[in-house]
Amino acid sequence: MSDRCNFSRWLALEGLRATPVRLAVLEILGEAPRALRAQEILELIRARRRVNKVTVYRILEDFTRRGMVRKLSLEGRVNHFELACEHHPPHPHFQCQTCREVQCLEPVALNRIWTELQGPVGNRADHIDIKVEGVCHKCRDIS
Amino acid sequence: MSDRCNFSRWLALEGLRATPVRLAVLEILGEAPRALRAQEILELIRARRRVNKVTVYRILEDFTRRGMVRKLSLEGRVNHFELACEHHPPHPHFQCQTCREVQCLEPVALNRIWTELQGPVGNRADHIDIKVEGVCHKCRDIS
DNA sequence: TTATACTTGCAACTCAGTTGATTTTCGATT
DNA sequence: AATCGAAAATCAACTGAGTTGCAAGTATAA
Repeated sequence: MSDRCNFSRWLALEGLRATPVRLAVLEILGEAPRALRAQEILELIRARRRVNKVTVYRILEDFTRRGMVRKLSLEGRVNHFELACEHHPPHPHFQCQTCREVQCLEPVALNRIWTELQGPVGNRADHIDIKVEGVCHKCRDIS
Repeated sequence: MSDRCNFSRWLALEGLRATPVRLAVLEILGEAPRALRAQEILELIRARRRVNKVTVYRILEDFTRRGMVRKLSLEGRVNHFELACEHHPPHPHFQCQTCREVQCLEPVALNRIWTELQGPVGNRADHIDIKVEGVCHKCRDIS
């Protein structure tokens, strides 16, 4: 999605060592055309090198806490992850009910509805997740 | 949230028997001021009667499939549920990052951004979930 | 009453994610 | 180059929400 990022530099800026697993996570997320499940990330790293799942989970958790990665709670028990670099701003997601795949949609302007979405006075809204559910064009073609 | 529903009649319309557990699930969701986790629903039913968790999970799953209840994937591995009766139309939710509690927000008009949210031509969007994350007024008062 | 389908319960399971303790690796210092 | 300490990765065992298969109970119709 964005090869324009210098991942080693990004890690250095965060005060993190550019270890092979951290770089692999960032590269895989950077190349992915859609949000990936932790399981998928793990398998893609394993195609290159031996790695323990705990390591990947801990890295993803750390990146999420630092805001380098966004964790999406799209369905049930599986989290999806995507890069949160400057080239990949927040945007809505589409999830197909049939194949469960996740597409990234274009960012939308929420200015108009933003104040409505704050809720009761005193709430502080930090960010908004929009998820669209339906059936994707691929699955519609088949049936 | 809506005591105006006649739950027995609703179940009859769905061709379901008005069993004590089914009624309890509907009543609890009907009285809740916010979306509840399956665990919470289970505990609230157990305050009245002995019940197995599998029964509650199956009922929630069945109600969700029938569109009587909405299942919300707000975070990680826990699902939240809310009544999907005529008095409780779809609406955005606010989740506090501190206390993790879920508030229901007022429905918003999405007409203007609806077409943008469909995604690639051929996708069929069925419904939209909007989740706002931040810190609620209660938690802000404390800190 | 009996046959039937529907509903609930129980025990065991699944599986994504987590925990804690141990080992390895890396970069700095001697 | 050897050593030391912190950061990073590993391993095994665990957690817990949700699921499965099957047995037992209960309502409805014939």
